[in-house]
Amino acid sequence: MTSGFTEQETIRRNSLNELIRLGINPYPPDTFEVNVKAAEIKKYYPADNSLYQQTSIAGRIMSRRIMGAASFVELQDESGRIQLYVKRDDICPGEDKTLYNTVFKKLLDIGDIIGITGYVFVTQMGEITIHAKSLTLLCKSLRPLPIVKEKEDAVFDAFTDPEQRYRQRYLDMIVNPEVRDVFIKRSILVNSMRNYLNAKTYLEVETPVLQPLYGGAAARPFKTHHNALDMVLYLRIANELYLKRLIVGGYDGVYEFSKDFRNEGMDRFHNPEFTQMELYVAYKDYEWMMELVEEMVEKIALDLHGTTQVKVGENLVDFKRPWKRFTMFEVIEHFTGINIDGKPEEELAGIAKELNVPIDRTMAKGKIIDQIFGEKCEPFLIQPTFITDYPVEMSPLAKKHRSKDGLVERFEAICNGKELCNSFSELNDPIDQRERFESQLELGKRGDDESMVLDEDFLRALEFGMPPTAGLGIGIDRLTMIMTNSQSIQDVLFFPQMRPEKRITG
RNA sequence: GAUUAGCUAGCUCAGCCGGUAGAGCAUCGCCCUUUUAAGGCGGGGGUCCUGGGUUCGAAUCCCAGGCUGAUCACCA
Repeated sequence: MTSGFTEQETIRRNSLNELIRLGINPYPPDTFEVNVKAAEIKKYYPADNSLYQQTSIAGRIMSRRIMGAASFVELQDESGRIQLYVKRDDICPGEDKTLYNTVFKKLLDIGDIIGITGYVFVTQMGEITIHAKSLTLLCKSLRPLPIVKEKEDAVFDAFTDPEQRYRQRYLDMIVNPEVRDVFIKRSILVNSMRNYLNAKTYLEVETPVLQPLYGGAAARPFKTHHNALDMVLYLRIANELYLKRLIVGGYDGVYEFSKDFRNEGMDRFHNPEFTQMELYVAYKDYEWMMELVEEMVEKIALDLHGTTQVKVGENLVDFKRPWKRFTMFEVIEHFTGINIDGKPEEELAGIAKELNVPIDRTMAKGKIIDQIFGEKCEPFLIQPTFITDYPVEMSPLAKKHRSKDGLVERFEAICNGKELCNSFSELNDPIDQRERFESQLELGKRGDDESMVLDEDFLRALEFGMPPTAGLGIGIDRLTMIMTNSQSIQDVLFFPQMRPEKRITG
């Protein structure tokens, strides 16, 4: 009673000691030779029941139905579940029935990891089952698992509390196997993207996470301190400025899967750390990059689903090329009926008010336009759509438009009402770039705490000359959410950020 | 940060107008050699999120705090 253990934990610890007393190591060091996974048996056995007559399989006990001298066990491995038939006189062929009567029936529990050998058969109820010939304990579990039961399609006592699911993701994965599928899909997605980029012979690189100046995006950073250097460092909000230095250095195509950190609010679309893939390709422009994005994302959808059509909430999103394209002004006119082209700041502020779009004094022209777009257009763009040609004020790293005054060569792809990627013809004019940084400083003075800081070394790099370059940033978490029909970013991150738990019992 | 909902057994939840805490699964004991939400009989298990307050008496009412979800604001 003074142990602090619950009743069930105490019983399991007592069982553990009893196993040791019987000479059974509850955490054996030996390898256990696994020659088949549950899903494979279920897939191939029905067609050929001469298969799997000498199986060796390992996994976690998920349920037991004990009927005296014979029992059924649900075993779960990486691939899924399969039923075991454990008969006393088969796993204990001699006089000594301890392994069945005591070890299996009394000392093993749901959650323990076992290995068995045996042969596959089909029960009278028609269930593919492994008839166990031997049973080995591979790991004793000391805490009771949440018990989820199913009958046909109904689920009973589902483990659904989001707090527990995210804090104890391992439990979530054990009892909600579809969670593992999401992360398998995420891995396929990342591989698909990487394979696509490697096939184009772009170089995967790594650049600093700890940066003395944060840049490449409009966001508030995390700040930290390096003791030996006694200096402030920031966790990167983007890797853009470093990747462009690599283009200056002579690589023609570089990309990085980049963990970025932004010190801002959290909700179902935002985690303080998130993953972006950034790509920079020399001698290309944003028009070219749009085609790359279409081709790459279409391929990812095909690699994941075998089709370009993906169910996202109530919608069926189709990534088949070509995607629709609108300019920023066109799409705003489409949704509001107002052509804002060429309108000065004061007039834009009036239009925003008319449209009930909230704005404040710190917002300059570019930000007001972005705000109108964000309120009146973006949420309604469900099918993948390119929005092009953004105001220069909100794109300090993008090249001025070749023919449209006051705009830059930039696009975003919007899908399911959210930004999927951001891209531009990169600004490589060092004099223009310096002016842009300076006007960002002005915005900062005006109160915009996300305005960019001036990076002298980046300017110095540009002054040596960067070839015309197309750049892209694509949110991996967001893309995974869409591709797996997940409602929350927490569902596509193994360990979403949480406040500390007050205490962990035991 | 604001609003709002929730927090009771290992899990999922009930608990009315304040009166000493309940169910199913899990667990423990017994029975059961093709079951499948296995079944039958019997038992044990609680910091009712935390701290205050009101009251003879609080899981329940009041106040403060914690954590989580949802919505909003900032952002990808």
